[in-house]
Amino acid sequence: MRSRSERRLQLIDATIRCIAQHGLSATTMQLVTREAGLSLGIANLHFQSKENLLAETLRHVTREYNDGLLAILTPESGRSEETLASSLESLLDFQLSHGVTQRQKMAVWFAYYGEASARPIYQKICSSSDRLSMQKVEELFAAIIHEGQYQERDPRQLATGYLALIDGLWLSLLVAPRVLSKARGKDVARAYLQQAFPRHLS
Amino acid sequence: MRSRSERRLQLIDATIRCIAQHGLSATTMQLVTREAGLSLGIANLHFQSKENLLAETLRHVTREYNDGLLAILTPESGRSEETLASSLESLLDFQLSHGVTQRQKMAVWFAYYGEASARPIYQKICSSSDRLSMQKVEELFAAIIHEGQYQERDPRQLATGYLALIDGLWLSLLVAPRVLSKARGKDVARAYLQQAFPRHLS
DNA sequence: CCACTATGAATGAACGTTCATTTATAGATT
DNA sequence: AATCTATAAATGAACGTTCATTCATAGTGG
Repeated sequence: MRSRSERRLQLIDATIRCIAQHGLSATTMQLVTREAGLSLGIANLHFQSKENLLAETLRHVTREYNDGLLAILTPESGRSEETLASSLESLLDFQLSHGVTQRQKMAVWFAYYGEASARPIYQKICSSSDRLSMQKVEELFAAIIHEGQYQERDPRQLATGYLALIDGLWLSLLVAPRVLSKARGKDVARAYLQQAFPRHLS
Repeated sequence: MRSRSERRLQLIDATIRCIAQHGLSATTMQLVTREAGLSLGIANLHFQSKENLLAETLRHVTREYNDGLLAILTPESGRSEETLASSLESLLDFQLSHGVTQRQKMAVWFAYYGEASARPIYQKICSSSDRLSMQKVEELFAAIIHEGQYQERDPRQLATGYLALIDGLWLSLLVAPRVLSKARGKDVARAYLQQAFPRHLS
């Protein structure tokens, strides 16, 4: 017998694997609980309903990503050697890192996006995550524009474009990984940032 | 009584509206046939199975988009006043036009993308559509690079970035239309193209 | 009169959820 | 230490519902 939080994580992990392998619409309670190596009733015990399990799974994936982003984009007093240029590089590395761009995670992400327009709860979770990314990236870009004395650049517009570009690259990596490799995806994103901030990216 | 092709289109249109309103996973045969104002059994008569109806719906949306794209990006001998710059402008106009960016169409598009990683038939349709866009846009960019004597620009990389940017903007327009308006989305895409081909876009 | 189109009640499979029952754990009592 | 008790975790058969599909029947046009 395991604790509540352990079982919850175990079930969420199983849900992620099921969605990645079978899709959101073919993910059943049977499939999830079997994948977790547990009995059928256990998911309802810990999550009350399937709907809640799916929402919590989305929250989990979203939180994981946001935590990684915040670790990079939240200035800390302790890290003295940190520069804006290195933050930009870290952002790029993170968003196209192995952890973020593994098929499982991206498949889950877009499965929920696909249903978001019809399900308010998904829409809310997705859009509030997007808002956070937007805010943090815009702050970074604004600081870089100020430091680099870049003229006629709108941090919001650049951040909107950059984040849309990243989303689009993820989609390409998911649907046609043979056409676009991770390395080439990263080159494309890097090129965008170099055009925007040439003196902050080698 | 109507002809086969009329009924098929009627059912596909109803399917699009259902997916946009209820999501792919909540789209049932009852819902679709009722939306079309027809009886329950009619969809199986014309499409054999639900799976087939959904695949045909995706093909329909995809074909519609591709036809619009090809109309712009296929050079025709008759249109003498056509320039590369005007093609670029037309492309931008088209991809962020009302017809393409209406919620219904985008919702359908991303609903299928979300399930594509688990369903080979969706993946095939989506990726072959993507391949066509890629090829045509890359051709246009290559011609523009040649005409404008732009140095050190890779048409494939620029096309990859541009199409990813468009996808990402569509996703933003769908999930958070209040954060990003269509007009601002267009500005962002235009800025990307201006950076790439400054002498071809005012 | 025949072939095609259309209907919607009927069917059976699959689904989420429930709950009586069993199993495991920790603290209290002897 | 051993036993008992209380609480929570876990199970999976059973239930009611919903779904895609079928098909007997009816309608329609040539």
